[in-house]
Parts: sequence; structure tokens; C-alpha cells
Amino acid sequence: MASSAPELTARGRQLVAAARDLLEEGGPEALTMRTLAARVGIRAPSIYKHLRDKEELEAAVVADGLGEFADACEAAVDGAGDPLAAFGVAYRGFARAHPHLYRLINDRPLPRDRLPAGLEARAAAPLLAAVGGDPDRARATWAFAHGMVMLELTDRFPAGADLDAAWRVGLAGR
Amino acid sequence: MASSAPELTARGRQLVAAARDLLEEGGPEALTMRTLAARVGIRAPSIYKHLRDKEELEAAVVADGLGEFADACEAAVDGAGDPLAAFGVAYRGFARAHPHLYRLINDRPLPRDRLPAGLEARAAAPLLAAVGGDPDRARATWAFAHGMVMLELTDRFPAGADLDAAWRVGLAGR
DNA sequence: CGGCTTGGCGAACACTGTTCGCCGAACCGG
DNA sequence: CCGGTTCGGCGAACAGTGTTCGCCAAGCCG
Repeated sequence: MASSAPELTARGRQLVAAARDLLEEGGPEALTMRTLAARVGIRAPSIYKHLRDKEELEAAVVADGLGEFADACEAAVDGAGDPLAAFGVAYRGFARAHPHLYRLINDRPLPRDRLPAGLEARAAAPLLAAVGGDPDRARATWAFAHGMVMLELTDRFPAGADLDAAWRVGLAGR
Repeated sequence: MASSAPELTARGRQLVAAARDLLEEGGPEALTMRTLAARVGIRAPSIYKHLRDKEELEAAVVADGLGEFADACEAAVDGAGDPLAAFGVAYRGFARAHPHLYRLINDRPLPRDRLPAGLEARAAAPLLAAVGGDPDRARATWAFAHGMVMLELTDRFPAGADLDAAWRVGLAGR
């Protein structure tokens, strides 16, 4: 439960930033140790002087992304007339703006050992506040939002489906 | 939109069945062309005499799995006192019994071109019926169920979280 | 100045999906 | 019964993956 991110060299941070760019531009297949190395002007083996392995690289990207995600949710909920609706808009907006990053963060087990302490809780807080502090409601609402986003990103809804309506229905009275 | 599954040889069907076993036993990393071949007593290149490529193999597994999933949902909803609750139990039950299969089916774009015609609609029907025919309600409820299942499978809820309670809250009044 | 650390590098390894050419057996028409 | 075709195996090979190894040049520091 320690949760510690290893502090990185400047090159290390550069690699993490480039990895995120690669991921967002071309999806997970585009994030290759060789192409990442090329992006910063070195060769693949040199990456391992700065990061233990690809898992650690991805964990660093997750940590950055989750922090931004939490920021976006906090900003949306904060002082909003309808916090829950605002949360939904922010949640969906982040996922559509950063689909590959969203999946890296939310579609696999969290690398909790490699995340800054408290980050996960910070990311969960805005929704918990928006539903009035009830964990069951927060979980149900999170599941709905996550499900909507994942199904939209994987193109599972029919072509003309009115997803705004589904969001409205799903968030109604929560 | 044609949707046609290529009819397979006996060996082909054997390969698809073995692929499903491999997937369910060891997850996607375990489903390798070489290990699959070994499972049926041949070598990897021979697979390509029966299946075009790994994508087609996976599509065949998806088709089989989605059919079973649809069966399970139909059976649960059919004649149930509370169809929606029954749907939830069946949905979660299938996902927990076949986590890797569930993800192969529902956590990526459907290979619609390689699926039997009507299968996707058949899989969607039970939930649509359970919510009384409203597509928006059906989509919202599907998103909730999918989100709950994915977050549970990826271990995103806190250790002691009462997921039954979250399911109850999420399904209440839908 | 000498030695240690830092951060590059090429070569290599085990693994992945996939393609190629070969080849034996089975089948089937003349 | 013989000859040709098809079927379904096979080994070798290729490009790409993450990763490890040993080497080595530059910089820093006592």
C-alpha cells in the first residue's frame, strides 16, 4: 500500500511525456520502446537507464493522466449548479478528448504501487461529493459513466443512438 | 453490413474451441498461435489452412461467446418476477464466470462483419424487454451493468466495497 | 591525474503473428 | 490402375516486440 513513484531524471520525464504523446496520437500499438526512443533521439536500450521497464513507463503516464483527469472533474463539479450533470459532461469530455489515455488509466488494473499516495482517492472525490457522499451511489454512478464512455469509445452503440439522452436518463435522480 | 461468418472445417471448429479454452484459462496472453496449434497437435503455420488470421479466430470465439451470453440473458429475463434484477444477476454472473471471454466480447469493437446476422440484436433484446422497450433506458442500464462489471474485473473498487449494494442502487427504478 | 559514474550504443535473445515453398497422402476421373 | 489435383501438414524464415548484455566515451570529483 506504500504507493511511491520513483523520481525520474530529466530524460526520464522527457520519455514519459513523449510516451504520452505517442499513445494519444496512435494508440497503444504506437507506443513502442523503439519508436519512443527515436522520438527523443536515442535507441531503445538506453530507455532502461531511466525506466525499469515498459510497465513503469506506463505507470508514469497513468499517474500524470489520472492527475489531470482528477483536476478536470474537480473543476467541473466545483461550484456547479448541477454538480452531477457537470461531472458527466467533464467525464465524457475527458474520455473523448483522450480516448487512449482514458483506456490506459481506466480499462486495466491500476498500478497502485507506482502511483503517488492519495491520487486515487483524489480522483474519486469529486463524484463522491456530487452524489452527496453516499459511496454506493458514487460507485453506481461511476459505473454508469465508465460504461457509457467505454461503450461509446468501442463503438458499441447503434449508429444514430442519442447518447446525450442516455446520459440524461442514466444520471436522472442520482 | 452483410455479417457473415465463414463456415469452418472440423479442424477449424476444433481450433476455435481450443482458442476459447486457452483464453478462459490464461487470458489473452495465453492465446498464442503456437500454443493453440500445440493444443490440437499441429504447428502454428497449419492454423492458416483453416483460419485467415488471428482476427478471424478471435471473431469466431466472440461469435460463440456472444451467443451464449445472449442465451443466458434471455433465460434470466424470461418469466422473471423482476426482469431487471434477474438481468443484472445474469449479466454479472456471466462476466465473473468468463472474465476473459467477457472482455474479448465487450471491451473492444465488435467484429460485426464476421458475426452471424442478427446476433448483436439478439444479445441486446433481453435488456430492452426488461426496461419496457425504451432504448435510452436500455442503453443507460447496459452502460451501468458494463461499467460495474468492468470496474469489478479490473479491481477498481475498494477492497471491502459492497458491490451488491451498488448494483441495487444502480438498477433501482430503471 | 586517476577512477567512478552516467548514459549512450550495437548485438543478441526469446517471443509474437505470419508467409513461403515443399511434400506426402487422399481422392477422383479417365 | 494410373495420374492429377487438392488438402493439410511441415520447417525455415521474416519483421516486429520487450529486454539484457557488454562495451565505451564523456564528465565529474577527490
